[in-house]
Amino acid sequence: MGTEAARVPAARGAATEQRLIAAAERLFAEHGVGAVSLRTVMQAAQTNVAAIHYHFGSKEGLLDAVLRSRLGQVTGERTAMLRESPGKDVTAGELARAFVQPVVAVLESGGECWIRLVGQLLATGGDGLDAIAESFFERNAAFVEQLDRLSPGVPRRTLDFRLSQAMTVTLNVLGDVGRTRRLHGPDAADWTTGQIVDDLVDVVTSVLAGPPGARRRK
Amino acid sequence: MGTEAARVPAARGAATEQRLIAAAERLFAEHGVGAVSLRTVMQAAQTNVAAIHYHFGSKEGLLDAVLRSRLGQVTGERTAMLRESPGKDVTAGELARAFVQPVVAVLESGGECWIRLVGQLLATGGDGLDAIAESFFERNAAFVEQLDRLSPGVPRRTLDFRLSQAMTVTLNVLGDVGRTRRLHGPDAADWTTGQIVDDLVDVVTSVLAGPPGARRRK
DNA sequence: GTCTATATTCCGATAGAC
DNA sequence: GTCTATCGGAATATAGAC
Repeated sequence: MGTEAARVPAARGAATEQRLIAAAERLFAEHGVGAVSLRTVMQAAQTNVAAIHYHFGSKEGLLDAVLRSRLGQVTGERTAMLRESPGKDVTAGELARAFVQPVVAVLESGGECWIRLVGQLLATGGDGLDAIAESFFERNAAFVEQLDRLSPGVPRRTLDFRLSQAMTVTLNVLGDVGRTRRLHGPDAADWTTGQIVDDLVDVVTSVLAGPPGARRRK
Repeated sequence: MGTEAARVPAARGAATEQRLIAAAERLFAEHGVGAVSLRTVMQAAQTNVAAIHYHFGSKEGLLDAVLRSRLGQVTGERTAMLRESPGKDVTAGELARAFVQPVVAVLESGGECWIRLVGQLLATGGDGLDAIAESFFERNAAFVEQLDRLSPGVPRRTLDFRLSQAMTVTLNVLGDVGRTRRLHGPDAADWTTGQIVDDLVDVVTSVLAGPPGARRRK
C-alpha cells in the first residue's frame, strides 16, 4: 500500500466492460432481468451509470452482451462434440453425453449464472429469446439427424420436440446445481456435481431414446 | 344502451379483484414479474393504483394472490389422480399421464399464463418460490412412492430428481403451447394441443422410467 | 474512457374525499 | 370500495467536464 494504493481508477480502464458483464450476468440470473436496475449493476461492478450506456447503449444492449459473452463457447463445443461422434451407431447415452457436455463446460468455467439466465429467458419466452435461440438451436439439426438414426420411424417433429425438452432440463439443472442439490433431501450434501451431471445425462438419455414401451401414436 | 349504458363503475365493484388477478397473471407471465409495474397492471385491469394496494397490499401480495388463485386446482387434481390410480402395478405411462393431467386441466381452464409464470419463477429460483414449491411438491412423495415400485433399486434421490425434471418439462411445454408449436418446423400448424400433450406424456414417461440400458451407477 | 451532475419519466405507496 | 391527488424516491438516459 504505497503511493499508488488508492490509485486504481486508471488501472481498471479496459476491464470495466468485463466487470459490468460479469455483474449483470449474476444479478440478471438471480433476480430476473426486469427486476434489476442499471444502478444495481453499476454498484456491483463499482463503476457509474454512464459507463453502462457508453459501452452497451442501453439495458437491452447489456443483456445482449451478457448472452453473447458465452454463446460462442457453447456453439463451439457443440460443434466439436458432433465432429467427434462417430457417423453412425451412436447410442442414446453417448448422444446425451455429447448434448450435455458443452453446457457442463460452461458451468465449469464459471458460467452457472449464464446458464440460469438463458433458462430463465427461455421460460419467459419474451424478448431477447430469438437471438439466443437461433445460435443455440443452430446445431440441433445435426443432433436430430443422429436421433433419427437412433429412433427410425419416429416423426421428425417428435425428435425435435424431445431435443428441446432435453435442453430445457439441462439448463434447469446446470443453471443452479446448488438448488438441485438442496431440493432433494437432506442427505444430498454428498451429492457431487459429477453425480448430478450423471443423473442429468440419464434423464436426457431417457428423453432422447423415447418411452420404453414403443408407445402407439394416435 | 339506455340511460345506464355509461354507468358501470358501481357494477364492476366486486369483480375488480378478479380483473386485477387476471391482468397480473398475463402480464407477469409475458414480461416477467420484475419488468411489470403496478401501473401497467392497473391500466390493463381498467382500475386505479389504489385498488391494487387496497386488495393485495403490495406487488408481492398481488403475485401471491395470482399464484394462489389456481394452486388449489392443481393440488386438488393431483390428489384426485393419485387416489384413482391403482395401488400397485401402475405403468410408467399411466403414472406420467396422472402427473401431467392436472396441469393440462389448468391449461384447459384458461391457465396457460399461470403455468408459464410458475415455470418462470421456478427457473429464476429467487423469491416467491418457497410458497408455491411447498404446495406444488407436497404430493410428490406419493408419486415417488409409486416410482419406487416401478424402478426398484434406484436411489430415492434419483427418483426425486426425475420427478423434478418431469415437472420442469411439463411447465415448459404447457406454459406456452403456441411457442412449442411454433418452434418445431413450419408444418406444425396441424399439431393439435392433444398431440402435443401426448408427446409431452411420452417425454415424461421416458423421464420417469429412466434410461433404457439399465445404466451403471458410479 | 471515465465520471459528476442533472433532466425527465416513472415507480410503489399513501392520504383523504366521496 | 373506489377514486384523485400526491409524496418521496428511483428509474433510464444524457450532457458535459476531465
